[in-house]
Amino acid sequence: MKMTIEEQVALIERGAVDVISREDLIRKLKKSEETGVPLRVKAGFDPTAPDLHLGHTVLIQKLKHFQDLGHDVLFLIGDFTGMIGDPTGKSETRKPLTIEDVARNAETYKEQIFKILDPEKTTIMFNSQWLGEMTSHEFVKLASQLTVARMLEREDFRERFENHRPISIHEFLYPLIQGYDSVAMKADVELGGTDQLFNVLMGRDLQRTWAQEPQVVITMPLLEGLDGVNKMSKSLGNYIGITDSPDDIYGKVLSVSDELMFRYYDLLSDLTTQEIALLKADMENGAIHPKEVKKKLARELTARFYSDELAVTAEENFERVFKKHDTPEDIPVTEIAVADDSIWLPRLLCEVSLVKGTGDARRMIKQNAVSVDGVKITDMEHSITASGEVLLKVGKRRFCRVKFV
RNA sequence: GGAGGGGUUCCCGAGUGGUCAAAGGGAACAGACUGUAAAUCUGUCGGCGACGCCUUCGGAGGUUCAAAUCCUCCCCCCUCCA
Repeated sequence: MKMTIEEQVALIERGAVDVISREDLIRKLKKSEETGVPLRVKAGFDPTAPDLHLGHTVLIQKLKHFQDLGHDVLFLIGDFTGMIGDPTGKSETRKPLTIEDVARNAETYKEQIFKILDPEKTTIMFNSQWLGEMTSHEFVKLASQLTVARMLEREDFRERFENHRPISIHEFLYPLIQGYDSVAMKADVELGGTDQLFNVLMGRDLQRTWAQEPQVVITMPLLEGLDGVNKMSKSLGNYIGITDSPDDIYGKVLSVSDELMFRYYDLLSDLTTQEIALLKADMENGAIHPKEVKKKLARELTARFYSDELAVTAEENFERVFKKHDTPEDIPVTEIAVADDSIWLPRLLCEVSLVKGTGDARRMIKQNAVSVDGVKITDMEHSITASGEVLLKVGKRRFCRVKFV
């Protein structure tokens, strides 16, 4: 199935916020088609966060589109910057990563991205390869390419500067380094989140300086996290990890707000924009219940990282637990040895990590959130006879089956 | 190098000698209501077998019966001047 250039551009532009510039993109696509040389499509990732979540997949799906069109993906792991230590804001200085850390994280990346990307058309690169060999002279030359005023055009720098918040010098170096990566990699296209616009544009400037044809820049929207407000991030804990269990992916998708659901449809679903618009219309005129629309999305996303079968199982589990207030199919069994023949309930909850501490446990009991074998416990002094098995439940979705040994 | 402002609990932010485990807001968690949605209401929100005890207000000392609050030194951030 051969796509016309127009069709290719349409696929690439789907969901993208900026494409700079379209003309460059068309020219590069044509040239690639004529010469048979695939485009080099770059995307950079932080070596410190190997747990990918749906937010990352917005970008990775776009990389996949390029692969589907026959191009090569250059998956850049920013180990050089990672080894210096991330400067971002006031989050206390991260400890620099060791070479071993980076190597391990890279492996984890591979396992995850190849759930989506084609390994045959993907090259993993590390920027320490070229940055580590740079001389001070070359580095100063690089730094001379940009003025402070220009740097302060960047939103977050300006914002911090105006609000008298600290900016370290080396933070200024980051856009330069990222831009230089494009030079070293001879990138034809670079993808990034909208927050990366300044940095990826830097690549175009620097490539011109190094007499290369500037890369096409494509930015993708940042996916909001489960709270619907902040961007999805691991540190905020509002994410759906692509290595989360099928039950978790399914359940988390179903917990997002209706409004956010369509955001997820737009950015994550493989449905066409028309199909999505139709779903939305049907929901608004009452032809279909919002929950059904959400279930459809949950199934699609669960299946993407696992399989159709596991998505169905996840749905069944979900219905069982939350609709019929039953317990899930496979609750982890924790074996525990107790010295006496009974154990104080808060202590037990603590032992199996259902709560943070006995204080937390007391709180949960007081708030009517704890049940043992399906019976609500309200007595803080309650003890459990230490024999056989008991089913503990805290809150709506924390379960544990305890076996006394 | 000089002058001034600031560092409080997960985050923002009050608090300037005892009534401070520290107002208020946000986040989070639990309960009610639901579609485990949103919104709303209620409660919890440093640790502890717990009407008491222990550890917190950048760090280290000191004054005091008593310190987040006062003093000394140090670290860090910001502003203006050079």
